[in-house]
Order: sequence, then C-alpha cells, then structure tokens
Amino acid sequence: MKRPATHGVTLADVARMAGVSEITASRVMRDRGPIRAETRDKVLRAVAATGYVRNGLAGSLASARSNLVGVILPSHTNNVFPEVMAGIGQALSRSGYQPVVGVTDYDPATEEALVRSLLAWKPAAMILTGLEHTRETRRMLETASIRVAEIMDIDNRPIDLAIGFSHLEAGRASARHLLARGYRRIGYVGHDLDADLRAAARLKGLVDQLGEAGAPLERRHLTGGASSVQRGRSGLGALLAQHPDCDVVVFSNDDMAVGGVFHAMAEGMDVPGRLGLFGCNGLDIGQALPKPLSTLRANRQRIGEIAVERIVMDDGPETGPAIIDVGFEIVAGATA
Amino acid sequence: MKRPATHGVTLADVARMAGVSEITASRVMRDRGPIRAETRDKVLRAVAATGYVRNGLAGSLASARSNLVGVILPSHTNNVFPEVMAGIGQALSRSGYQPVVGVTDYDPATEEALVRSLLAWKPAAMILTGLEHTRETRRMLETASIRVAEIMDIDNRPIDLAIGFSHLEAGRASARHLLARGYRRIGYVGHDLDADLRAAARLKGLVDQLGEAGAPLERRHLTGGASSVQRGRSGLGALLAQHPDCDVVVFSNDDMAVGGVFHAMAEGMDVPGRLGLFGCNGLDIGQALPKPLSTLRANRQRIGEIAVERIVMDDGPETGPAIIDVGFEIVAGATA
DNA sequence: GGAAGAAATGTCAGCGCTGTCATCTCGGAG
DNA sequence: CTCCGAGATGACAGCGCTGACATTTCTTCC
Repeated sequence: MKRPATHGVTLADVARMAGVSEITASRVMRDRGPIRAETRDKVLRAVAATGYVRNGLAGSLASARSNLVGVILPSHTNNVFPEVMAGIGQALSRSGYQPVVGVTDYDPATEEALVRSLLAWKPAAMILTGLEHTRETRRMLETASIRVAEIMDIDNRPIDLAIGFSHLEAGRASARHLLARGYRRIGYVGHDLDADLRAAARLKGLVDQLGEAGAPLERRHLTGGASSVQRGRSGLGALLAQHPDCDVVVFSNDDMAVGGVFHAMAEGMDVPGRLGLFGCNGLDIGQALPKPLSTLRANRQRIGEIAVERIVMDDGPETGPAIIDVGFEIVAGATA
Repeated sequence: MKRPATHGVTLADVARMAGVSEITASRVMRDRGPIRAETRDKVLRAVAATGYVRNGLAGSLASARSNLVGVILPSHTNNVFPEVMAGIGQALSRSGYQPVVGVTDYDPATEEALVRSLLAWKPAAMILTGLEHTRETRRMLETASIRVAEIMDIDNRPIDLAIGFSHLEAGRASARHLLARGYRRIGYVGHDLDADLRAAARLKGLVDQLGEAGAPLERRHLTGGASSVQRGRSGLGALLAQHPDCDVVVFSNDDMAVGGVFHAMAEGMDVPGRLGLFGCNGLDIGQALPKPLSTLRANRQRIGEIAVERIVMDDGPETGPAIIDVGFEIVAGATA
C-alpha cells in the first residue's frame, strides 16, 4: 500500500525523535499511566518540533471509543434548536467531546440515514430529538450499545434517556391559563404540524383542555412550512380575516407569536385589550418586546446541558430507560 | 488484544455470509468498481440480515480520507451563526459530508485547540470564521494539506479561500447612507467589540467615513458581553440618557437594533421622525417588525453554502489563496 | 546487601477497513 | 481455436494507534 509520504507526522516519528517507544509517546499524549517528568518533556518537545497532530481515527479505531457525540436536530431555522445546540455544545466542550451534527428537516427517513452514518463514527453517545423514530432507527441505536438521549419530548417511552417536558401538558396548561384570564373565543395560528410533532402535541393538549372546558378551539389558521416571524404575522392576519371575533390567539411557537405581535402593532390593535396573544417557547425576543410576550417557556439550553451531563459525563450504572422532566412555566407577560 | 466480542458486525462477517471476499463487500458498500448485480444483492441481503453498520474510523484510516468537515464558529448565541450553519449544513448534507462543530467564544486560543482536535479527524476540509488566527493555528492548517475556508470576512489575506464581505466597507456604506438621509448627530450602540472583530471593523468604517464627512461619531454606548435584543434595548436607553440629542443610532448588530426599536416603541418615540435606527446584518426578525428595520444585509446562509461548494465539492485545480466577495446591500427599511 | 514492590517503559498483535496489484472468467474477433 | 481485453473478484499488506501483558528500572526497608 504505497501512498506519497505526506507531511503526515506520526506518533512513531515523535517517539523516534524523543528516543522512546511509541506507546510511551502515546501515553504522554493521553496523559495516561506514570511517566517520568523528563520523559514527558522529551516527548512534548518532539511533538512541538515536528508539529505532530494526533490521528483520532487510528486512536479511536484501536481503542474502540471516540470522543465524538452524534447530535441530530430537526431544523436549523426553528430558533429553539440553536439554543439547544448551544447547551449541548457548551457542555460537550467542557468535557472534551465534539458534536457531529445532522439535521433531519423533520423527516424520519432522513433521521434514519443520519443515525446510520453517525454511528459509523463510533460516537460515545447520541443525542436525538423527540421519541418518534423508524423501527430501524431504534434497532440501530439499541444494538449500538452507546448511551442515547432523546431530547425535548417525554410523552413516550425513550430508548435510553428522555429529557424534556410534556408538550401535551404544556398545551393543557396554556389552555387553563387563558381560561383563567377569562378568554373564551380562542384562536390558533400554527405552522406545519405534520412535521413538527411536538407543536402538534401542544395543540392537542390545548384542544382537549379547551374542549373539556366547553370552549372548543374552532378558530384556526395553519400556514404551511416552518415557523417564522413572517408567517406568524401573516397568519394572524389571515385568521382574523376569517374569525374577527377572537379574543385571544395562541401561536404554535414564539417566533410565530412575535410575528403576531407585529401584525397587531402595525394594525394599531390594542393588545391585550382588544386581542390577547399567547406564544410558546419563551424565546428571548419575545421577552424584549415592548410588552413582554405571554408564553410558555422551558429551558432549552438546560435540556441540552442535562442531556450531555447524563449521557457522556455520567459513568453511573445503567438504570434502564429514564425520563427527566425539566418542566415548563407559564410566563404571564403582558399580551395575554 | 482481547475484547468481548460485542455486537460488532464487521464487513468480514457480511462478506462471509454473502460468500464473497471482504473487498467485494466493501466495493458494494461504497458503490465502487464493477459488481455483478447478483453479487451486489447477496451482499446487501447479508447487510440487512446482520444489521451491519460501517465503521467509518477504520475506513477513513485505511483510505486516509474522511467525509467529515470541521466547522468552527465564534458563537452560538449570536443569531448570525445559526444562519451560516444552516447554509453549511444543508450544502454538506447534499454532498454526503458531515460537520463536526466547535465554538470558540471569540477566543483565538480556544480556536487553536479546536483546530488541533478537529484536524485529528482528518477532515476533508475545514471552515472557520474570520481571518485572524494564532500563528500555530495557521501553521496547522497550512500543513494539513486540506482545503480551508475562512468565512464572513475578506479584509485580509486568507490561508486558502475567504468568503464574505468587507466589514470595513460595510461600515462606510452605512455612514454614507445615513449622511445622505441628512442625519448628522449620529449615535452608536454596540456590544463587546474586543471579541467581535468584525463588528469592530464595521464600527471603524463607520467612524472613518463619518469623520471624513465632518460628522464625527462621538455619541457611543458599549455594553459588555454578546449582542442580544435585551442589550440593544437597554443600550439605547443608556445612550439616550447621556446623549439625548442623537438623531439616529447605529447598532452593532440587528438583534441589538431590534432591541432599540422595542425601546423606542415602549417610550412612544417617533421612529424615524424623532430618532432613526439603523442595524446591521439583516436578520429576519428586523424585517418582520411593524416598520421594517433599516439595515445592512449580507446573505449569510449563502456564505455557508458557497464555502461548502468551493471547498468540498469543487475538485478544480488549486489556484492559491482566493477571495469571494458576496457583497452586502443597504436595506432602506423604514427606521432610518 | 538483597528481597519486594512500585514506577517506568517496552513488545506485540491487532482494531476494521481499503489501495494496489494480481487473478480469473468469458465472449467475440481473427 | 486461440488470443485479447473488459468485467469481476480476490489476496495481502498496511493505515496509526492502543490494550494487554511483559520487562526493566528504581526505591525502600530490614
């Protein structure tokens, strides 16, 4: 197997230069086992002199473990995921792990393909979003014998560990809050819920609770596509055109809700006097509005952090599938 | 070297089951070389039966190439970077590559450590932000003999390929725009510019151009920390408390500017009548405001896409350091 | 001074895959 | 019939590192 001897400085080169065996150099690099200070110095000098960069592929292959962690998120555009990613990224870097990232665009088949190719890197752990996966995805994750965290949702049985909150319950809580405030003619503006199962679960909770309270949710407008400020703005316009009698509108997401607030502002509508607006997800932006958005918030960054802490830093005994409910809170705000 | 024979199905197992040699199975997996349809089927059946998952570590080690791409960004919280990441992620997944991500928090030493550990994975290419790196970072990237894209900035000489726009020029263009609109008592609200060199460059361009026009930028308020809507809101308050005579305020970033808009709204200030507001970066949110934000926009998602297209998909001849200026545009908006 | 154990280092065989260079098969041209 | 070349497939040696298990130094203490 000939290949042009590239600049590739190997551990062997370093060891030779330092006058030690390869394994000793390896131990110095990894801070493993007892090494005489003098020996360590020799090796480190050789490393500096050669500009050696360790080959993680070879190392991980030999030791059958890597410091890579697979992270699969549904979307780049939905603002909640950068936040989750921030939590994950920070916690990982603290512990010397590195994320390999994939995005599914809410498609289970894409997710399956991603899981397959991420598993190829023998990651130390895997973080994915939600609890719904294809049968094959579950199979692969179960046989991989690595820790798996499923984040955001806890309304089902996880493969290993679920971290998040109940979206169904979140929907119900929103409903109770609005009912308590006296709203009865409730409207809903949502994005594409076929894909976003968690937003759909929140809606279901909302619908159920409102139905039980005798104020069924009949005024709805669904826009296609991903959630965005723009769609929230136009969506509220469309909803009100059809159902001008709404006294409050719930949005599938905070960015949608912010759009709603902007629509109301542009129309000079009195919020919450004439119309209440209620979001979901507690994005920063909503809280910086002139009137802070009434919404439902979960600490997403924390979800990412906990996921990492539990599956990569925790060496504790495996205890079977576990669920961590980080809960959520109603942010009263000033718009509903 | 004994290790419990885990569930690890290897290519050898697949090959044995299919009754072919390992290398043939390998070729089937990689779609390489001529394979009889019948043989391919046998192998694929064996793969399905065993649930084989390829080991990318071994494969990449043997072939000295991986489909990993290192991506280093300064921040998770600054909204600009999720957008860039979206562009990168989409373009990469289209071409079967996977990003390994690191975040520097605007610290060159952290960046150096990240480059070192990302290079360990023998990535096919590396994408980093900005043109300022430590000497050692540059050395490593130069010797790695892989393609390197430095994104966002083009105001300096790149290692291999730079994609972005001139922030200095962007600052000057903002100044010219505001001067043309008749503004003279110009204020500035910014975040931590020691870390964010590009925001600092925009400010420098702004200051230079205003100085040349005889309307020096003396009214400034810098908040510490990263840019955010909240800081923009409080920052504008602080600036106006000290310099109530501003007729327009430039923000270091769009999220800061949106905060400024909210402050003005909450105070019932007439925008742009009493006070103009000008952002930078053209985030979606700014355009969804009741009055679209006047700002300066570059297509960040496109920057990510171009970076990927040029360094991982393009096999063309190396042509030495190159610069791609994606430019920017002044978005007139309705706030300045 | 020597035994005993701790400290430091080394030997060796792979990890699971792929590049290189054969080898083998088979149909058609001469 | 033989020869040739394209089409298929295989043997083999590593990629660069690390785990397991020696082996070789010190120390220490009686």
